[in-house]
Amino acid sequence: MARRQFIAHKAAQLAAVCRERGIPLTVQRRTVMEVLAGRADHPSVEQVHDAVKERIPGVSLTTVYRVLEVFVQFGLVQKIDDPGAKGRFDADVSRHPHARCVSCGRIVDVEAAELPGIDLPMAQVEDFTLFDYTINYLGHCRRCR
Amino acid sequence: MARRQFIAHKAAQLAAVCRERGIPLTVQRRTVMEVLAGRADHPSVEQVHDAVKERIPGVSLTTVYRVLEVFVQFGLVQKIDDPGAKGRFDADVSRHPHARCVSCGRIVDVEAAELPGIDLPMAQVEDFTLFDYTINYLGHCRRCR
DNA sequence: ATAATTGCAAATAGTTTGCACCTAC
DNA sequence: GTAGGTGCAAACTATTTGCAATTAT
Repeated sequence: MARRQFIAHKAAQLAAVCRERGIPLTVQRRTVMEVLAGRADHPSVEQVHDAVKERIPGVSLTTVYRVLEVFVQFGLVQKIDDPGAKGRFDADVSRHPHARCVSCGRIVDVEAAELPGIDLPMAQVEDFTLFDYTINYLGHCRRCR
Repeated sequence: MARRQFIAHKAAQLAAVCRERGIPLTVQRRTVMEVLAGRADHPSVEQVHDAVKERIPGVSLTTVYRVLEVFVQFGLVQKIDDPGAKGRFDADVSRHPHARCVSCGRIVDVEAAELPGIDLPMAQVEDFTLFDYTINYLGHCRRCR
């Protein structure tokens, strides 16, 4: 899906969720969603905040934290794995692998099409009921190579 | 491998690495390794610290942080993926999937034997040179179900 | 002997919370 | 009008750093 379309799609999804749940669709929520859907680099809260500030000069970092938390709760956004301390977010909630540069921490999507065999069987784990999985590739990006 | 054996194996590995690199094999390092190798629950730094304190009453949390960092650098231990803020550690550095309870955060190993098709192909990602991957299953553990 | 590690205290980074004011519905 | 959201400042949690004292080799 093209970026423009994806942004529109997520904006519509957000509007629908707000209507359904009866919660307000604020400028902050709309803008955070548009910013996050508009980029493929899985930004941290601070990076989202920086980008949102360009459109809403007074937004607080706190609000961005809260908005992203709500988005994750409603399944609109996923918080991705990162052994570093920072939370990183992805507006694409489909099951797809990520590749992380172990040197600079950059994270990019891996197209599922590039990965035959991506449909892992659900593992058997004693005492756990599993419903999903994530795959993370590790490597070095061009700049860090 | 049985737990006792695994602990001995990691202790020996640590001793070898210290000899090779010419760095001191301190009580703290030995104890942290024995504690971490002795448990399968992928503890946080604080949990390791608590356990180490029982054997070395005065250890500082700082030291545990530093020891674990050195272990990761030398490939003796891996820091595992966790979208939460805390660092979690695993003395088993072999490539094996983890299962995480999304409710309480408990993390357990998934036996590779239980998972046909675990050998994922290395993905093609533009501009990235990949050398490894991680797999994380998500679910609910018995207590949280 | 000496180079490295440790423990303490203080600093920093990331995130969360309480509360008064504001806004979408 | 009202429930819920937002911004600010302060609190908290996880982690890191500077430095003097200690320890492994």
